[in-house]
Amino acid sequence: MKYHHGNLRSELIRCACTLCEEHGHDKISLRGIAKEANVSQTAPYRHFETKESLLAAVAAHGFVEMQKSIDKIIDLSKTNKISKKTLIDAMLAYLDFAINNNNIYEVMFGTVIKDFRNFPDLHDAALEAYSSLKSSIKRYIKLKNDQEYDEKCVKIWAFLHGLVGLNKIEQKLEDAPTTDGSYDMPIDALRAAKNNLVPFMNSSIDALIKS
Amino acid sequence: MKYHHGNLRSELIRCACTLCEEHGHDKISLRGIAKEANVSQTAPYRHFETKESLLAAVAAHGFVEMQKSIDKIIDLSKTNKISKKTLIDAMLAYLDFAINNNNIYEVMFGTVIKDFRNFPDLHDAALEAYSSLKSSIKRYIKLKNDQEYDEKCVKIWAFLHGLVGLNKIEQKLEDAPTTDGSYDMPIDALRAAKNNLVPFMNSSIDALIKS
DNA sequence: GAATTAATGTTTACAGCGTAAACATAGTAC
DNA sequence: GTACTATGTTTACGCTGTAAACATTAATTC
Repeated sequence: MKYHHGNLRSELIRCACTLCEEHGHDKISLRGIAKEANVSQTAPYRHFETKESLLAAVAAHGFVEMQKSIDKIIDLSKTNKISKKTLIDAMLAYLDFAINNNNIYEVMFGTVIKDFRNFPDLHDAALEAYSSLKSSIKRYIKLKNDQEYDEKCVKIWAFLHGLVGLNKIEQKLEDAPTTDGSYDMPIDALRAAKNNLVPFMNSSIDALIKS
Repeated sequence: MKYHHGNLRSELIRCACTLCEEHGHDKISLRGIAKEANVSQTAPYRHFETKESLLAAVAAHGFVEMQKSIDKIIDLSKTNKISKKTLIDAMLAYLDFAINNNNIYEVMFGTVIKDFRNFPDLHDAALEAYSSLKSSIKRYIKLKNDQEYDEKCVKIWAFLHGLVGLNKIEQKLEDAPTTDGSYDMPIDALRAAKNNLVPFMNSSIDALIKS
């Protein structure tokens, strides 16, 4: 094995992503990541100032990947109109990514990274994600001005982000019989929404855009 | 100072709440909490099996307090109809609590506590919070069946929870000039929503309930 | 091409963490 | 009063993030 790894930086990000998604950001250590990459426990410090900055790279990678999966639905290089189905599909792609990459989504949007300004790559990736959401709404419906688009964006983004959060909560309450023997109502409600996700999303997004 | 504290359990919860809200759950230690309560670093283990279970008590306390502040708006012991303004005020109370107790809200809804079933008090408090949201919607509008109420509940809860999440994101992007010198669009969008919160909420909640 | 320097790795060390185990003291039941 | 239980302290262990000193390889300068 050669002393110099060659591309340890990207290898560390890759290992961090894998371990993070598998165990959650709060259950992984720099030492564990280093071991996974077959380097000494302090080798990461030649590429990342702190654990936080490695996780920032994970988050940035997450934003890029999320963008990609949404871009498969809505070609961001174009500007033509999109159908309602396409818009909803894009929102579903957002949810899909968030749920299939739960622990990375947590790093992207959680409290791990306190200030994006310290990590320009991450900052830019996050901004791009927002602007693509906005442009997809622009291509779906004609509104008065930019502020109105921003308003709808915030509403829809909040809704999507909230659904992801509730999905996590569902896992915590999973199949828990309550003290009186009956089953959790919020669980049932959340499951009902998931089992009818497309109409659920259709009605919600439509309502929010027109609100 | 007497050897036996008398009510160390509740004192620990109190200290944990204070420290947690001040520094965030990931920046506080059991040892720090113990020191704040003027006991040895392992004293908490006579009352809490793990750090997680102390934080679960913090979360449960949070749910109860949140409920209280919403109950000030909607008297949960009653069942009469409530106005739209009252409903919106309750939603605003939710947001208020979440934002003024940001770090505790994080413990309530974040990934710290993995399974509520291990903490019956917390589990019950969370269920009660949901059922009070549901009953407040029931008192606002007449719908066909329970499932429909559940659907609206999930939509509104997701929206509220998402707004809280976006508020955290705003803090991370705070006043960050982008690489091209312009300012963040999502920041502006989020601030615009906050500066016009009542109409913003009015239109959104209404749209979701009727969706 | 050899010498110097910069980049990137390893080893060692330290303080703080969660928590287990052994021990000490105070309150309770008989 | 004596035994028992609840609740505290002390000590100890392995893991963590990370700083500092050292080693090796790659890049740059002459």
